[in-house]
Order: sequence, then structure tokens, then C-alpha cells
Amino acid sequence: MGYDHKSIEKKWQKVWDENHVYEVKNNYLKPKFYALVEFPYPSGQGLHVGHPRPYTALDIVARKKRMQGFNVLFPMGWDAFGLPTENYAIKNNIHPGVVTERNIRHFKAQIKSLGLSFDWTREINTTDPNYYRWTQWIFLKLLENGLAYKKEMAVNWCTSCKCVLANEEVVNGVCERCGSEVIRKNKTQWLLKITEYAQKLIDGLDTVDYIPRVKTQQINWIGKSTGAEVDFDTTAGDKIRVYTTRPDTLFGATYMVISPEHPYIEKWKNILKNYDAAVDYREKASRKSEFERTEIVKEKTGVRLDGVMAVNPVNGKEIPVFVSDYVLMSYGTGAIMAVPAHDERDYAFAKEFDLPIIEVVSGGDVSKEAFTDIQTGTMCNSDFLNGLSVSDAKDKIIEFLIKKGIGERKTNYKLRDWVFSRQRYWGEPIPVVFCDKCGCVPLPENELPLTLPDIENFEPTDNGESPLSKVDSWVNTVCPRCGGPAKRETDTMPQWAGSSWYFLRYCDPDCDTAIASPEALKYWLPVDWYNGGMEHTTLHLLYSRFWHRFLYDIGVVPTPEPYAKRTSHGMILGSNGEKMSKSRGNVVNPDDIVSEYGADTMRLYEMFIGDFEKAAPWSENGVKGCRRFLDRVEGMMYMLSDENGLSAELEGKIHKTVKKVDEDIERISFNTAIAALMTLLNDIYSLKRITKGEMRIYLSLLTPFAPHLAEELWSRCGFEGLCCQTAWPVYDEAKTKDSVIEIPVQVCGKLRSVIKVEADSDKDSVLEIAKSDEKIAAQISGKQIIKEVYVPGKLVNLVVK
RNA sequence: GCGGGCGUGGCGGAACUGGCAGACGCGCCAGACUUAGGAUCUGGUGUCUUCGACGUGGGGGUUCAAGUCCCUUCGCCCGCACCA
Repeated sequence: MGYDHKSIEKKWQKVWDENHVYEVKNNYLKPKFYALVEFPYPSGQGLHVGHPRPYTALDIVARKKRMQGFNVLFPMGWDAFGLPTENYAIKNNIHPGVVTERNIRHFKAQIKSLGLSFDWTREINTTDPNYYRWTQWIFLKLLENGLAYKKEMAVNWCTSCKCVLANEEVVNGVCERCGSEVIRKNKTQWLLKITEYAQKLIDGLDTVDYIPRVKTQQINWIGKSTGAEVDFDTTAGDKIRVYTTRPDTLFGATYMVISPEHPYIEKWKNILKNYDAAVDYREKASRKSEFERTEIVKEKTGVRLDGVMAVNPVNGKEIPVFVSDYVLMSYGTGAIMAVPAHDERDYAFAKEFDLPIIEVVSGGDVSKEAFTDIQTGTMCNSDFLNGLSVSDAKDKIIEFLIKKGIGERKTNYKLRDWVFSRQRYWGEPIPVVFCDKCGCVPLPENELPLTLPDIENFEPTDNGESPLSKVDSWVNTVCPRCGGPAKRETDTMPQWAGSSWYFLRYCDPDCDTAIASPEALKYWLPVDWYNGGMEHTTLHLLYSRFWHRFLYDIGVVPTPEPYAKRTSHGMILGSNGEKMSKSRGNVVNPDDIVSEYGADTMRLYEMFIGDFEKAAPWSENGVKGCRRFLDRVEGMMYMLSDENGLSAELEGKIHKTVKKVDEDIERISFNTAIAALMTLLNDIYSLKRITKGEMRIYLSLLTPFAPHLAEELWSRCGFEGLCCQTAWPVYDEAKTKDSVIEIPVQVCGKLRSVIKVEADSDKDSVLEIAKSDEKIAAQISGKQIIKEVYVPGKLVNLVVK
């Protein structure tokens, strides 16, 4: 039963292709609209039902904007470097390039079957040397501007992937990709100074339209805090600097804590009576993985350094110095002043080690717990700060510290620099060489792209070197500066490199003189609407904003921010409400749905499934319901009259529906837009008649959601041109309003009746009609009306006694 | 612990600035057409003690009026997690 989706969908996809209807030219005279979805990683598993959800959503937006006369850029490509492909290649002994090509072919066929209006002439692939040439170019620019550097550091090391991970890639102490244990390991790594952009990345959020949870998550991740750095003298005759957000509590500092990795342990080697214990503690801490170290939050451990004391600069008191792993070397100065009365961690530590707790902000009960409220407290036991509020005390103490030359204001960020090296084969080679004479030398731009050598064995080495290190002919080269022998960098870039700027390449994908021509960038940027997963908020989204802002600062791109608007879709779960996975056996293959019900049904269902931003469980019955709707749409063909105008019965409803669908698409409410189309269809079915004029509008509204069927019916109605190229319907606000409206009438807030009134009636006449209504009269008879409420066009409420 | 979000029929979910709670779809019930129905069409469908009352996790409040605002409490999801 129903229409033949297979032949219809194939037929119209061919027509669209042959007529190049979705291809877009850089026509700088037309108003532009740039709609973007995150390009997929072409995995071996093929398309997941989760992929079409954001794709269809922005396809609807793109189609609507196109119909509204915009020059719409809606591109697609492949984020194709990455570990799973490489691991698959190792296991099956196939070149990752071959695997990638095969996966892309499969993905592309699947995506194409959905009838998405991507401009495939702009398809890009991050593993294409003509693409990664420019990824490498951006790296050289970062290097040139001092934003890329090499450093030996403790890194997150995935024991299974044998590879370094960025902080953002470690989730609950395990590798985000494979779930294996992540340990700390010292390695020399490339890093990018994203921290230098921390403030710009926060400030930029004020200028863009992102859904609030994306903004707050980025702000929290960057983690700005303000306070002061303060120098404490020590009995060793040197100074130790701490960072604190609460300089106001300085009088309450009763001990100091330094991180186990703090260099002063070595510096004080000869004066410490328990140096061995400190070193032992440091060893133990270093052997803990990140996971273990953060898991044991309950108990505080540490070692008191014997032989050295710090001196509180405001009262001259000597206070003990501890080593504890609750202080991190990588944040602030790696040392803190501990104020147990007003910090929960210090409080717990002080209780554990039986240290004095001195209240310096009154308002709480420090014998029970730390008092951390900065709004209500008043300073006490603090000499010249006594009686001040916390914020006034902060200003005053900082002034004091500055005057004495023992401290200054300081802002810190939790954000760390981006670890940019990966010891793997399948990534962009980092375009630098190491020369004995000249050190690290960047490749000249005209030597880009530095292509990956074709190799046989992609197995990572056990010593943590990239597989590239085994290719002597590639590694050994000449120094571009002195011509002497040099060795290439063998680490490659992380997967996030190629995706940090791909939206720029779409603007001008074949440009071979720049990442894209300045004209194209000026025209298309910023991306008007970018949709993607929440899981990329602190990874891809932040990284790409960083690169973009950098490119703006050096004059390569015309806008400080890459994306004007960011939305995010929810996950599609299995029908049991759990995440889809092979092990749970609840996976739905999009190909099966397209084959059995058609692409239009698939699209419609994923848009109708629920709130676009929330997770929603799959329901085969829901799919069937959407297919039933489309069959009923097709059924309208048998009710078609020859009239061209709008019938009196439907005119108002049609204008309302146009308005509703239009507005709902803009506010990401696709499910209610579809509901409006269903309601209108039900109205048409009750009339059993539809005019050609009505059909024309109906199909125009439907085509962004179900483009194949809309196109088919458009042609069967004999309408000119293509449905997807027709103008988006315009509604008349006046016609969305009814002349006679229904007004609910309440008595004492309880609904008692509904009356019909002229829409422009005044308060008195509405109240009169209401009171004369039979049911209302019965309710109010013999009672005194003490209040009459009329909300124009909404309701009447009579309060009686 | 901190930050963000959520809690509405049997289910997915509507309800935009407080103004008819439950749109639309699924499921279910009844009827029609049928040899048949897991197809289609038509009608019904929040709950109950059904001319009425009660209903948006629980309790309290503001208001003529509360799913929506305020306080409080319980439960769930997501993010961060010793960041001084």
C-alpha cells in the first residue's frame, strides 16, 4: 500500500543531480546563508541513525533559505584522519588510505540516499594532501607567531592506542576512544598556546548566538579565576610564591602546601631533614594515574617538610610547609597558602593533620565546617582588614601587597595548552625538521604539503615513537636553512587539526594559493548556523574558535568568530531507551529504514521524534506513523480540484500553518512544524477537497521535510519547475487572525463556559456576552461580582462572592 | 561538591511574554470495508465515586488566574571534578 518510495526517490535524486540544483556559486551579489553540520568521521560501521538527525535539520533550514532567495552554502566532507581507521588498517594489513577511501564511498552513498541538499562539488577530505597542505600551513603560522612550542611534560598516555591524548580526550581516567587505561608519561610534545587565547575565547562568546549550555560549558572549561599571587619568605632564606583567590583571608593562613612536583623540594634538598620522605611521596603520586589521583577525594594525604618554615607576610608568623597532591603543579604557582577556616579542602587537610584553624571572616561556625560564603561575611582577626566586607578586604589587601612589593593581582585559567602531537601514522605530518646546527626548523611554505610516506607497517612502536620514525628515507632529510643533514619530526597532528578550519575550505575548496580566497571568505563568513554534538563543545568547537581567532589576528579571515549561531541535537537512543550499541542489540540501520519506508519517512520521523535538543528513543511505530502521514499526503491528489485560489474554509488555516512552520524551523522546533502540517492535512481530509492553490502552498511547506514526495506530487499536479526551487510561501499576518474568536469564561478561576465574540470587541461587550451566557448566568446568579478580568483575545474571569 | 538541564496521560511529546493543560503522533477501544487484517477509513480515548470533582514528582507561597513565577523537598540526566 501507499506510494512507491523507491522509484520516486531515485527519480528525483537523479533530476536534482542532473540539474545541479544544490550547487552554489560564489555569487557575491546575492544575500548569503551558510548552514553547516559537523562533517563525519567515516568509520567502518557506516552511517548511524544518529547522523541524519542534525543533517536533516540543517537540510530543512538550507532548503527553506534557498526558497527564500538566499545563496545557500550547505557543504559536506570527511574528517578522515584518525585512530580507528589506523587500528583497522593494522589489524587487516590494509593501507589506512585505502580503508578511508572505501569508508567514504560507503558513507557517501548512504548520505546521498537521504536526499540531503549538500553541494557535493565542494566535498573536502582532511586526508587529501591538497587539504592538509593548508592544515600544515596554519601550523607553520602558529609556530611563526610563537603559539606552537615543544616541551617535555607528563602527558596522558593511552596504553592500548600507544599514543598521547589531549586532556579533552581523557574521560574518567580512560581513553575516550578505546576505553583503556590512561597513565602519565613524560614525553616531549608539541603544544599549542590556546591558553594565550583564554580571555578572547570567553569574550567572543558575548558576540555569538550559541545555545546557553554550550556557552556555559565553554566558560566553565576555560575556568577563569581572579585573585593574587603572594610571596612568602621562608626560613631557608628564599621566597615562595602562592596563588590565591582569597587574598582577603591572608591572616588566616596557618600553613602552606606545595605540589609534589614543586622544584623547591630539590632546591631544599640539603636543608630538609625528611627529604627522602618528600621524594617518596612524590614518587607515589607520580605513579598514580590521573584517575587514581582524582578518585581518592575523601582523604587528604601529605608530608610535612621538616627543616623549613614559611613566614606569613602580614603577621610574621612562621607556618609549616606541606607537600600534598591536592595541590597541582600545573595550576597557579604549584603552591598555596592554606586557610582552613575558609576553604573546604584546607579544612579537611587541617583536620587530618591537626593544624590550627583561625577564623578571619565571621558569619559561619568554623568549629564545624569551613565558612566560604563571600557575600555575607565580615572580616575579623585581620588587623587593618577588620570590619570590612570580603570584596573590600580583597581590594585593600592587594593594594597593600603591591605597595610592599610582595604580591600582585593575578588571573588564572583552568584551560591548559593543547597537546598537539600524536605518535601515529594516520595524521598530518608536522612540517618541521631538526637540524644539529639550526635546531628546530620549519619547512618553507613552498615545500607544503609534506606528504605522508607510503609505508608497509603502521604498528606503533613500543617506545612511544611514531611509526614514521622507522622510515629512514623519509626521516633523514636536509635542513632547509643550512643544507646540512636533518631529521624530520615524526609525530603527526591530532584528529582535531583538520576539523579546526574545514568550514573555511568549503568557501573555496579548490583554491591553491591560500586556505581560501579572501573574497570567498569575506562573502561566506561567518557560518550563519552551525549544528553539532554537545560532546564537541570543549574539543572541536573550542579548538576551531581558537584557530579562527588566531587567523583573524594575523589577517587571514575577516571575522573574529567563526560561527554566528550554534545549536546542538540530542542523541537517538535504542527503543529500550538505552544508547544504541551492538552489545545491547538495539542498533537500527538507517539503510533498512530508507529501504523499507523511504528517505522521506526517515527524515520526517527523525524530525518528529521529539525535542530536537533532547535524547529520544527510537520507535518503529513512530516511523510507521510518519509513513502513514506521507501516504495521506499522497492521498490528497485524489481530492484535487481545478481552482487556483484558496477556499474560504482553508484560507485562514493555511496562513496560520505557513506562519507556524516558518517560525518553528527558525526556532529548531521541527516536531511542532510537522505537527502543524499534520493538522492542516487532517483539515483537508475533513473537507475532502483541496484546490491547486492550496496544494501548491502545502507542497512548498512540505518540501524541506520530505523533498522527494513533494517533488513528485508537484510534478503530478502539473506545476511548473521544481518544487524545491519554488518560492517559500509568505503569510499574511491579518489572515492568520480569526474574525470571530472563542473566549473561555471562568468563574473564580474555574472554566465554566466558552463564548464566541468578534475579535475586535471591547471589554464591556465581551463581559456582557459572558454574563448573559446561560451557564455563566447560573453560576453568578445571586452572587456579588467583586472582580471582572478580561484579557483581550484570551479569556474572561469573573470573581464572585 | 560545583555548573547546566529536566520531571506533564499507557508511550514520544505540545502548551512562545502566567490566561481553555494534554496539540500532533504512537498505542489502545469501538465501528465500517473485508474470506481475512498486523492494510485502509470513521469515531472515541487524562483520572475518578462522571449534570460534578481531581489533575503537570511532593509540600508551601504569590496571583483574579500557576506546568509556567518564588521558597522548600525528592528523583533523574549531562558537563566539570582537589583549579587554591
